[in-house]
Amino acid sequence: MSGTHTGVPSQATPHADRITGDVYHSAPVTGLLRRLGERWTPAVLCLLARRARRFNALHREIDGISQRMLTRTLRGLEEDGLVVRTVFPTVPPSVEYSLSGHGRSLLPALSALMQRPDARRAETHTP
Amino acid sequence: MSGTHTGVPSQATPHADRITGDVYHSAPVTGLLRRLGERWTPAVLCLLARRARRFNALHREIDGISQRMLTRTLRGLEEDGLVVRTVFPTVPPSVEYSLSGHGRSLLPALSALMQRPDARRAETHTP
DNA sequence: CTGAATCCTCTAAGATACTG
DNA sequence: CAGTATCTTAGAGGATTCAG
Repeated sequence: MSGTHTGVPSQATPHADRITGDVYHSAPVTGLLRRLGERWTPAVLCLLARRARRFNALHREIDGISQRMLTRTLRGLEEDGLVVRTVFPTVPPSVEYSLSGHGRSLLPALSALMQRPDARRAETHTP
Repeated sequence: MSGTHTGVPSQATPHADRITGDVYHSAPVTGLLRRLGERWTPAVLCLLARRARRFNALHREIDGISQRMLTRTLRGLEEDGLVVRTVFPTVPPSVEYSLSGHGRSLLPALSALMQRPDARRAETHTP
């Protein structure tokens, strides 16, 4: 693996071997994963995956979350286009949150990552 | 889209609507997502998905990562059983990192989440 | 070559309290 | 009901140096 290096890092592959920090810094790939990695995001998405809910319903059903963090989580998901916020001009006001089409499209992958294979043990190295 | 299946498909957990903070605090579900949400984890996994690599190879190919963060990221992935660390007792020592079976099993879901639908626009919610 | 050890910064997250 | 406004804390992330 030595001499064939032409000195040009040009990627022939669509998903180049070389991953620049820039790509991972600004690309939505990192953004979305970071969002999903936030403390309360999985809980909110799991609940909204079943049915749309109002703010207080989420607050009641997610044990331990503060109003502040629920708001921030929902705002973040809304910014990413995963959740839709619908305001009903009633008195008192009620706001309903639901998954967007995009959010819903992420559910299969998301639930796949939520399986718990308990595969903590290191496997034997297979060369 | 496979599945006319609305609502949440999976979640092997039998219990339903109520999600306790305890579950999401200690369960591997949150742990894994948090791991994937870390800054450099996607980059490392993407590279290791192609082939096993040595420490310095990763350090060179992931632009902007520091040695400290590469070490921490790899240690974390190792703890979660997603990455296998193999030490070759050479001089100087060389260490090879590769995806474990568990780590490899996560790739489809992971790449699904890495698609960028550019669906930032809030869809017209029709109340 | 592959890390570990320090030190520092920035922000996600938590705890209250207040409001249209 | 559905938030916002502050304040504080814990830890992720970064820069640099040292070591087996």
